[in-house]
Amino acid sequence: MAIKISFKVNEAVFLRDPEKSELGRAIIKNSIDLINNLGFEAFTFKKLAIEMGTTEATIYRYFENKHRLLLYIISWYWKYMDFLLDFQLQNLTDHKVKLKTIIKLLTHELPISTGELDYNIKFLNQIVITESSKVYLVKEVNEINKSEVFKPYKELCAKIAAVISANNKKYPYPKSLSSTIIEASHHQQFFCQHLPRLTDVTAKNKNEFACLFIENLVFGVLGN
Amino acid sequence: MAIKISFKVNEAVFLRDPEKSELGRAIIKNSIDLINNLGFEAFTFKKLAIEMGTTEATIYRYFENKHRLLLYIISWYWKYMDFLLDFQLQNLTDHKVKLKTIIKLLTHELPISTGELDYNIKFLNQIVITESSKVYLVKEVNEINKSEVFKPYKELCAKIAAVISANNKKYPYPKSLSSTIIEASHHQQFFCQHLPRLTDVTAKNKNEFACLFIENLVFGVLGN
DNA sequence: TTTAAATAATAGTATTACTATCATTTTTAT
DNA sequence: ATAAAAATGATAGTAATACTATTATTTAAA
Repeated sequence: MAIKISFKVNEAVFLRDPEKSELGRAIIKNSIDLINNLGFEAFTFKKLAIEMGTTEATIYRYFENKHRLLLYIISWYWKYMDFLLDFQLQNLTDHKVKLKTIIKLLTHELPISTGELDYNIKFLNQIVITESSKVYLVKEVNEINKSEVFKPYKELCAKIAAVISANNKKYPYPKSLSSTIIEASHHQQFFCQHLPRLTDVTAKNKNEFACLFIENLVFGVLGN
Repeated sequence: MAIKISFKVNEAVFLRDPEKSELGRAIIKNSIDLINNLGFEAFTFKKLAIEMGTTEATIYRYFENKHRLLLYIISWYWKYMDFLLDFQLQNLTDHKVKLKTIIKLLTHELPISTGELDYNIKFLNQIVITESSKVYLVKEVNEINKSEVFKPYKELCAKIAAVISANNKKYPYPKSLSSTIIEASHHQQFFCQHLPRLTDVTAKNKNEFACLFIENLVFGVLGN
């Protein structure tokens, strides 16, 4: 029996909860496909509506605008990552192994095997790499932050920071190192794909590169 | 006698070179002010035209669209940073001091004293922190990259990478570390300002935090 | 089985992201 | 100094975007 995975995203992100209806889930599923296809800038509610055979008005009943929709998708990813982390770290006792597991999760395509998922996880992964920083790199960040919608990111960051601290109790910047490796995972993957001269990637280690670099970085600062 | 600073930005970025006319320079100056004010998403050529008492059509004669204008501003910053780096590293012999100088440059407001500048350097700094990644985090990145407009970023990255290598000849990821500290400098400054729980910033070290963190990170991996 | 809620269909508005045209001013070349 | 060329201003126009509003119809809940 397959387990359907779902996460509660902060209510401030949506107008109507997309998890609670067939149509809502279809909006998310099709958004992931379409944003991956067009890029966030060219993605519109109109195109989405046409793609899934519904109307713009219907989508506006779920989300205030496309930025909120992206925020929903990225929040969902943060929650999913948090869940995967709990799942994969369970039973591990060695802190170094824990940290390596985290880095592997951050720098590779998400594992799909953990349960039945509505969404295309490869596309989601690509969207996270390319679009995730756009949810907070906006003028209204302080306003948005008040409604606690960035909590999943902060929690994920804190969870990783705790493992960092467990590896080296004296290290003074666990949270900054945590947010840095999250962001660097995305950046280095993006650069490997599109601007390889900003990295040291080689033809051979393309898939492993971000992981190798981040591991070396983290255990370098923490001392191994 | 004050020296007017100007840099040649790749011709593919603009339609008409803004450095070569009063109006062109006014477009850049006002864009920096307005993007800082409104954020890049809300910034439009119409608003810019009204702000500076000209017409939309005129601005379209200089730039294809607002993304290109941002690319121009960010390219200009990369070139300026490259220049500052050459200037400040000149006469330094100790590689560790060199690297510290670089990190200080990346994590602080740009020095203004180096020459006469048309542009508001505080605003430019803020724009770089918040908007710079938007120039490459787009669907068309491969197309754009073909015209070599990201060269200034790559050159800056390579220059810093060389100093990293000089600090530790055996370190295997100089370019990735370089791009990571550039990006992390921006991110950590942004997080300090808006999402401090993603960092370890304190009330006391607000202005120094990003610098302290990056220094610790870099000399941690490279071994000091 | 009535009522409420959700969706579809349609229309409409202000703004954005441009392109085009032509008159006027400024610059450059002779 | 003057003609030609280039840059700018003024104006208009178009397709797409980012919404809001209204009403009819379908679906779900009491």
